[in-house]
Amino acid sequence: MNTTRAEENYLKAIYRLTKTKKQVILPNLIAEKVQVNPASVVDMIKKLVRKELISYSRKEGAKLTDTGQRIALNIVRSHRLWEVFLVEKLEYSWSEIHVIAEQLEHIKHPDLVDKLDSFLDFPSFDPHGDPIPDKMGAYPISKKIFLSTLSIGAECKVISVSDDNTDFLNYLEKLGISIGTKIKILEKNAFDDSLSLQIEKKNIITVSRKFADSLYVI
Amino acid sequence: MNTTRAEENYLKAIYRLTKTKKQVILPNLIAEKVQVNPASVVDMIKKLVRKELISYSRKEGAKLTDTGQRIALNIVRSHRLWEVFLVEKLEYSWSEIHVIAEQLEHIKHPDLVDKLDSFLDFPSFDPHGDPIPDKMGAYPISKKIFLSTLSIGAECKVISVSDDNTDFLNYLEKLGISIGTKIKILEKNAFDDSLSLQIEKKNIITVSRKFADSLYVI
DNA sequence: CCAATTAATTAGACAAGCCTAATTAAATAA
DNA sequence: TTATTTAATTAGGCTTGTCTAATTAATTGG
Ligand SMILES: [Mn+2]
Ligand SMILES: [Mn+2]
Ligand SMILES: [Mn+2]
Ligand SMILES: [Mn+2]
Repeated sequence: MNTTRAEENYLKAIYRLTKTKKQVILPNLIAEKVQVNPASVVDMIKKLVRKELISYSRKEGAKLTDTGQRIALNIVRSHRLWEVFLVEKLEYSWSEIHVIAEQLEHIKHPDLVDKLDSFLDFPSFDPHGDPIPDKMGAYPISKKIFLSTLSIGAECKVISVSDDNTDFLNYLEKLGISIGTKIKILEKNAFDDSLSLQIEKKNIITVSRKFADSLYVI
Repeated sequence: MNTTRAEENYLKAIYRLTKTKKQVILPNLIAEKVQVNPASVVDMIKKLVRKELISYSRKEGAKLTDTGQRIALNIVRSHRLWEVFLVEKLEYSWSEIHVIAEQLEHIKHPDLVDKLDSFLDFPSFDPHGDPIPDKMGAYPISKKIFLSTLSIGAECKVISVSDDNTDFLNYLEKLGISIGTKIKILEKNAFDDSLSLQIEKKNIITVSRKFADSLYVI
């Protein structure tokens, strides 16, 4: 199946939304993810239905077909492998890689992604802690949970982070938090659900509930 | 200056034509290089003139402005560095890399190309033997000549090869010729200008004048 | 159950890049 | 120097992916 860059971005968006949100995938939701007008999404939905990459109805929303799923999975795999490359080989920082991978994920050539995978020695997780599906589309397992689910006194390690919000990534970088950082829960404030955390047994910070709901730890 | 993929391909084409051909760069020539209809070239020429990336007149043909030249040079640099990456790190073969680099050369991010350059340890030539301009646009020097200019008995080493003709690259691969291969001129046939060559002191082959005019040696 | 709001869809437009089929200009050869 | 050929240009059209401004459904609060 021949897919354009735009089609691939929509397929990936639908795939990710299906994984994260537990709702029906409707135009508004996709529009927000792809950063595009809902009317444009309706156009693209028609095109993807025509190419049998998704099914769509007002009731069921957009759903990937097997082919669509396969393509989306390949893009995700490619994206995350390139992110590993950018951090480990080109020494990019955490927060810069997403936009570059957003372009690199669309480079097409037989074996390119597999060769990259092999060159990087088959990593299981990307620099944001997200799992990298293997050649067959199988995900490595990880038992990550939200920081917000831990109770006072618990210690944990940052394992994953939303890769598509630069503000969040920059904030983390400013706080000195990255994959592997050790965090201890000192206090939970009932008033606004904010948390006091100790970072790497050193500095103490206070973060919002929203923050704690965005950070995966183990 | 913000440039699209198509614009960059045209700028690169004009740049390469200016370097190789000693003629005025007119639509037909560009059309052939970019593999596009001459009418489309006329459209794009207008656009590039509007953006002040080239100048154009029927008499003078297309000429890169300073900005246009800078962009073209960066694309060439990016293309050749990615080719090195594909061969040295991903173990692609000689003849496969051009089409992939044709896509990779357009990936944009501050420092990406320089980081790649550094990761590859600042190579001077790409896998086809073509020089890689440095960050400032300066080319490394090489004193390559055409195989066809040598006389009988001469020995030489393959140093460079046209990277954009897959047929030629495949033919070379079949003959066991690549960068670094040693060649001795055994005979030159006045009748059709064909040459007898000995490859790596072993097998003897006969090649056409066109062939000998396409191979750079030292 | 109806009015108000929100979401999906349609209609119509536009930029980028390409094409084919005229048309015009230039070069060449008789 | 005129006729022929070749090359450049224009005219008009198409696809992809986007937009804004209607319009039509759905949902929901009163
Ligand atoms: Mn993308
Ligand atoms: Mn990521
Ligand atoms: Mn290209
Ligand atoms: Mn090359």
